[in-house]
Amino acid sequence: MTWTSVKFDWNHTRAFLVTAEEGTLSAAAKALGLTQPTLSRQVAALEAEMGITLFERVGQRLVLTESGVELLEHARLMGNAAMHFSLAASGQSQKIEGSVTLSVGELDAIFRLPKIIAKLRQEEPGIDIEVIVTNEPSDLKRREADIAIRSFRPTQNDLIAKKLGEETIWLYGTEDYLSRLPPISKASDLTQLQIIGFDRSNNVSDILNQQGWNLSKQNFRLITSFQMLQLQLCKEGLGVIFFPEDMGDKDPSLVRAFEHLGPAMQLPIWLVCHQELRTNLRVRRVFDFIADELSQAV
Amino acid sequence: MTWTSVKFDWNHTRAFLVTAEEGTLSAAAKALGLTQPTLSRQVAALEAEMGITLFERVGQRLVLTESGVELLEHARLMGNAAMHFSLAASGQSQKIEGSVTLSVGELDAIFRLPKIIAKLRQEEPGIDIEVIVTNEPSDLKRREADIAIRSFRPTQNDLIAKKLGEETIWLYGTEDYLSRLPPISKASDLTQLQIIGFDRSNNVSDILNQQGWNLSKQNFRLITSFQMLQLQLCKEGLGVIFFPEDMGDKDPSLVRAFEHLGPAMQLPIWLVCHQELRTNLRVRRVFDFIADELSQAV
DNA sequence: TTATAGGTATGCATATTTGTATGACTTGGA
DNA sequence: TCCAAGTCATACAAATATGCATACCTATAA
Repeated sequence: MTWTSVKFDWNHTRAFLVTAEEGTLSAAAKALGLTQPTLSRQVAALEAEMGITLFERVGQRLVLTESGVELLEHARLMGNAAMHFSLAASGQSQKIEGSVTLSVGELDAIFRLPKIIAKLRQEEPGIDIEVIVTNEPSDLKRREADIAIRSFRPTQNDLIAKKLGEETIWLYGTEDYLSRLPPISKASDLTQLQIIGFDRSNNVSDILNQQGWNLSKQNFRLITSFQMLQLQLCKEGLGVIFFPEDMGDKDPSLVRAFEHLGPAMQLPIWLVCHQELRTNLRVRRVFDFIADELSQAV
Repeated sequence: MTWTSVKFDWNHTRAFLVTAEEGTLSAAAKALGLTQPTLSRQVAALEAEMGITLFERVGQRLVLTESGVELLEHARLMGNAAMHFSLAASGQSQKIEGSVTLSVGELDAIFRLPKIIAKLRQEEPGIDIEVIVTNEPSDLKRREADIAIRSFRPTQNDLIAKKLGEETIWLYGTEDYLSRLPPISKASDLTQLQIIGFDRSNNVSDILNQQGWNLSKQNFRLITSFQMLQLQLCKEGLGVIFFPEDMGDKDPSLVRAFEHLGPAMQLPIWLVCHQELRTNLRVRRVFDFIADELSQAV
């Protein structure tokens, strides 16, 4: 078997692929954890070796040549195969050392995760933890993250999910703000109440209205998806927020609003992982650790 | 876009692929033009990075583990894409410097090619020539060679073929050997003649018998596909050989046998190339050069 | 059993690649 | 128009990879 046609530096092809997809050498370098001069030289080396101009240099941009476009298709196939190689390898890894990526929402990141991570780092110093803080679901199958904490059951099949429990959500506000409201004896008397909203959809108000609450758009005059800002606006006395019980009860500046009306809702807590949970020691270790700690925290 | 899963050394995967396919580190190293310690370290580095044992070391052998087998599939895909990348690039190359591989038969290699290559090296010092000497057809599509000289029209489509002319094949022998034969006045009187055969098939004798010759197995008591040995055996007076006119007439120790019976056959000379002839400067240059020189030589 | 050929692993020297620092240039916003 | 930020290319120093040499081991043939 002749291997002549694979005797080039495959890492140069990788450089070409990521540079073409990211659009600049600087971005590609960052993406690969290398430096811009290295990427520049790798692409140039590939051009020299193949005798082809892959990019035209147009001002600050690199523009693919026709030849570049043609070769990019093959480089993509190579990258795709490389990804599958890497994912398959990760799935079989016997190494405890290495990186695990968590995807969590804002509130988990700030109120629940610090203690958990501190303890994990103590017990497993060889494991690097990367945390992606997002209120959007991360694509575990594409390995944007290994493990996610979510408040909804996962919809992607091939994921492994464990329900850890449920968190209770109350409305919280400052004593000052609540004392300035007119008397409220039942859930339908909430016209003067300001709830600091998450988005413009009516999801939350619809759910609560089905429970006998009487909320309208007028109750949601302040809207931000950034939950820490919600919290600060609440502390400024501008309204109440939906907040998990274990977090709200620990904050001395907050009190439950309308406690006699009961909690606003219950949300499940799911810990989700891709299939590597079955085969990758490290991911299994982190998953189990978080499951234990989080079950106790809520 | 996250590139996490392509951030490993692709060249280590290449090392794994070629080692797995070749069976030993030494063979893989040779195939890639590297050294055995380098291959050993690259495979070991991949194993360490991925946390997977890819090969069991069994005596002198490397035996793929189960994990290794699984990953090999992905490595193959990567290698396949790499090959296509390389071939596509080669097809677009604007470089005159570089390597061109020729596939030629024994006699061409020894009698026709040296002068042609010497002249080509003079005119194009940047072009490296690799010559594969084989009497079997090389697979140009798989890039075992770029250009082939053949005495039969190519059957693979997608190849470009140019007929350069025809060579005339005579029987040649030494004067001494021929003088010891009984008188032969026509082609059917050849029972005492020994022809040093190429193989055990009856192809050549069938063709000649159709022309009125009368050859049987007894005429082919010495058989070797190694044409230079045929030539030496002939010079030892053990028989006659089929030999191209331009080569035989130049050798003072040989004379045409039974010249009055005419040549044994005419064989076409084709110069064949894969599709890169259209796009790759270097291959086009070598092809044209050889076409010119060879047309004049026969 | 011995000799030979062929294979892998490892230490050290050398060659190559990568990172740091910097300059030239472009782009977008004030 | 000017300034700040971002981009690419290049020189030099540092880090890493590779080749050479060697030791050790295995398999095979005599």
